[in-house]
Amino acid sequence: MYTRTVGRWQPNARGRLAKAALDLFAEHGYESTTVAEIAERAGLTERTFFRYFTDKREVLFSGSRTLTDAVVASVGQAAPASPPIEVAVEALAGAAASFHERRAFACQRQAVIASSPELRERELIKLAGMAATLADALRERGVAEPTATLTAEAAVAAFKSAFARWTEGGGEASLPDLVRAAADELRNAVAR
Amino acid sequence: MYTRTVGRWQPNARGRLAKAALDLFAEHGYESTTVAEIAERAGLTERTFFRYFTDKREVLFSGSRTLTDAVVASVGQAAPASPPIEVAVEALAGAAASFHERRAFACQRQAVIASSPELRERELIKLAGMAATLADALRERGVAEPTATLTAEAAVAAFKSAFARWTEGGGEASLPDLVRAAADELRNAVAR
DNA sequence: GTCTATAGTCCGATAGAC
DNA sequence: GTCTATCGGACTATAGAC
Repeated sequence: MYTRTVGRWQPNARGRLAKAALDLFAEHGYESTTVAEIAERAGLTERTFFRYFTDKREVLFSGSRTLTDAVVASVGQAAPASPPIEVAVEALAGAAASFHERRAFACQRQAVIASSPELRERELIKLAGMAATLADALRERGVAEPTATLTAEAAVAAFKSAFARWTEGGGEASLPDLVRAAADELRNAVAR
Repeated sequence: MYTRTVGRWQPNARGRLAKAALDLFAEHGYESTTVAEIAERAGLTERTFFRYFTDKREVLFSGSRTLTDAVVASVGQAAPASPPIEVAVEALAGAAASFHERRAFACQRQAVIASSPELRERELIKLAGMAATLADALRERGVAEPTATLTAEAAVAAFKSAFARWTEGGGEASLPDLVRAAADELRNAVAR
């Protein structure tokens, strides 16, 4: 199936696979959708799917790298005197701003993830990876262990809580504000 | 293959499978061990393995249910006036005491889990499940959302940090003490 | 692009305990 | 007879090897 475009193939194979996958997962469920079906809808073969994504789950998590990169960049730019927890929370809140224009997509994706334990596992390891990378960035700033790891985990926990409220609610509050509010609630929760 | 024991089969098929699996994973690695090999070492068949464990990863996580049950029981017995974070941390510290006599096993198991991303995913979802159950128990005590969830997440984060130190170190400090120390460090880390 | 191993499911058979 | 734990074989999809 060729087109009148520049190349021999339709452009953006990766994006087409990701969109086909999300739509099919939403329509028929994650488990009952095969990789062959995803590839077919994207006009590609099963083999090509596995060239872009290491496994079936990964097709929903391409963006997690971008988010983590934004967080690390933000930590690098923070004022040297800022306390680690503020640096971490502001980095996540800043990165969270990009979700604003993709709210419908984010909600659909989250509903799919919530429907499958396998996808929940993958989501958790992506968030754990983000926390580990954030902890690395804090150590770069001279924060010692175990403070760096605990600070990063706390900030990511606040992000998770905020994200859940943002997708469940009507979207009145912005995600960055919800992240900051969740961080305050976490602080109160652990305070003596 | 019959024995002179009471029944037709060797007893404790589940435990035999779990032990065979851990040993084989430690010897040859998780990925290059097949379910057929595990079953064979336990004197059973592949089919029987899947009667006890829903998938290959699950064979390492039978104990997580027991741990979660102990945590919930401890929350139920806590003094009504105790602040939620203390209830949660003490529940985890109390449950952590049972690890003392199984330190060698816990370390071997943890080394295997650390060696495989698939197993790391499963570990994370088990811990997330424990956090969710702990949050339920806190809500039973009248703790409102999002405090219940954030408190539970914070306590489990402290547990994770403490457990890492306990397995890495020589075991001088007890796990319950490390959990309490990690909780204090977390409190300091998020304080203004 | 083809081939293959493994995970995981389904249905049924079997052999003892009660 | 019923119940329970095991085994056997056929089957699909994922995922990696060639």
